[in-house]
Amino acid sequence: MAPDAQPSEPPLRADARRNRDALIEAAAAVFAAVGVDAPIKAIAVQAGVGVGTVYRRFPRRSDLIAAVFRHEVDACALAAEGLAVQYPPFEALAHWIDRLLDLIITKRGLASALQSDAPAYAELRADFEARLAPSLQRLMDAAGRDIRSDISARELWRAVALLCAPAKASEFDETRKVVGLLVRGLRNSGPSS
Amino acid sequence: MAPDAQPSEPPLRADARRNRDALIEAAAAVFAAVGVDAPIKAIAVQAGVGVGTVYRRFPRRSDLIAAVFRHEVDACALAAEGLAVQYPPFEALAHWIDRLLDLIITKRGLASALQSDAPAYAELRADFEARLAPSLQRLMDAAGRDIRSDISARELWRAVALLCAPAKASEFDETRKVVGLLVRGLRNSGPSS
DNA sequence: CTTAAATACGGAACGCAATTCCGTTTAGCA
DNA sequence: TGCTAAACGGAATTGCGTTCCGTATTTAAG
Repeated sequence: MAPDAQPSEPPLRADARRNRDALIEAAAAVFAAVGVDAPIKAIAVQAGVGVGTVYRRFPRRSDLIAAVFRHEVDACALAAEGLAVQYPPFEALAHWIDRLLDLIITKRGLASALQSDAPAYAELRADFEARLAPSLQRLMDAAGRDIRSDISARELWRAVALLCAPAKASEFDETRKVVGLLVRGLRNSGPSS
Repeated sequence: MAPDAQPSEPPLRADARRNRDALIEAAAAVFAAVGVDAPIKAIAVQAGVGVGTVYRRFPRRSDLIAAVFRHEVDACALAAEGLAVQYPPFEALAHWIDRLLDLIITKRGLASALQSDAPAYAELRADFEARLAPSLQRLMDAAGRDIRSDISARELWRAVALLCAPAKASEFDETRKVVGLLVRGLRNSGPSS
C-alpha cells in the first residue's frame, strides 16, 4: 500500500535517450519545413532511426508535437505573469492573446492539428489546454468586469486556436485582425468601472 | 471567332445523368451519416456504381460536396434579401450570420473541409465564397458606419467558417456564443449615427 | 571480463483509402 | 439492326500509418 500510485517510468536506456533527443530535434526541423502533418517516415529518416522507434517512444503523433513545442508553450504560459504586472488587466489579456497568436500562427499546421479529432492528434488540444488555460484564466479573472462573464477561458482559447487555422504566412495580418475583433467583442462596454 | 468561348458541355447520356443524380443523393446520405470526408467507395456503393464513375463525374471531392449543398447555399445567399428588408442594417447582418452558421455547423466536417488546403478540397472554399460573399457584402454595405470598415466580407465569412470548424452537435452553443462575440466586435461603437 | 535478461532497434508486412486505367457494356442514332 | 462514342466498373497502383517480430545493444550481476 505504499503510495507508488504514480508509475514513474524507469530511466531510459542510453541509446533510447539518444534516439529520443534526436527525434525531437529531427521533428522540429521537419515540422518547420513541411508542417506538423509530415510523414512519420520523414522524421525517422531525418533522425536516422527506423519508424518503429518513433512509434515506440511517441505512440501518437501528438506526443511528438507536444514534445517539440513544450518549451515554447510553457514560456507562453509564464509570460502571462509578466504581462499582468506591466499592464492594466484588459490590456494584459489582449497582449497575452497576441503572444498566443504568435505561438500558434507560426507553426505550420499546428492550428489545424489542434482542432483535429483524428486519434493521432487527440491529446494535443488537451495538452495545450492544460498548460495554457490556467494562465488565461488568471488574466480573465483579473480583468473582472472589464470583460464579458459569459465566456470561459477554455472557450476563448479554442476560438483563438480556430481562427489561427488557415494562417499561411501571407494571412497573418488577416488572422490578427479577426482575433482583434474577437477581443473587442469580449470587452464589456456596459457599466464603466 | 464565334463566341463559343464557354465550352457548354454536350448533354449527358441518360445513364450518365441517372448515375449523377444517384451519386448526389447517395453522397448527401453518406455525408450526413459520416461526414464530408467519408470514403469515396462508401458513396459509390450507396449509389450502386463503381468508384470510377464517381471520379469521372466529380473529379475532386469538393465537386461532389458543392453539388450536394448547392441548393442550401443558394438559399442562404438569397435569404439576405429578405433579412435586409425585415430588419435594420446591423440586425439584418447579424441574423444572416446566424443563418450562415446554421448552414455550416450542421454539416459534419464541412467547416473543416472549407479550410483545408488539400487538393481534393481546393475549390470548395472558393465555390462557397463566390456564392455567399456577394450577399454578405451587400449587408455590410447597408450597415455602413454601424460596423467597422477595416474588415472585408471575405475576411468575415472566413472567420465565421473557421469558428464553425470544431462543431459537433454538443458544441453548437459554444460556437454560437463565440461567433456572437465576433459580431459584437464588428459593431462600431464610435460616433453614434 | 563474461554472460544473461531486459530493452530497444529497424524495417518488412499489413491495412486502408485515394486515384488511375482499361477492357467491357450501353445509349443514341442511322 | 449495326455502329460509334460515351460511360461503366472494379482491379491495380500508390502512398502513408501502424504493427510486429527477429536481431542487436545496453546494463548489471557474477
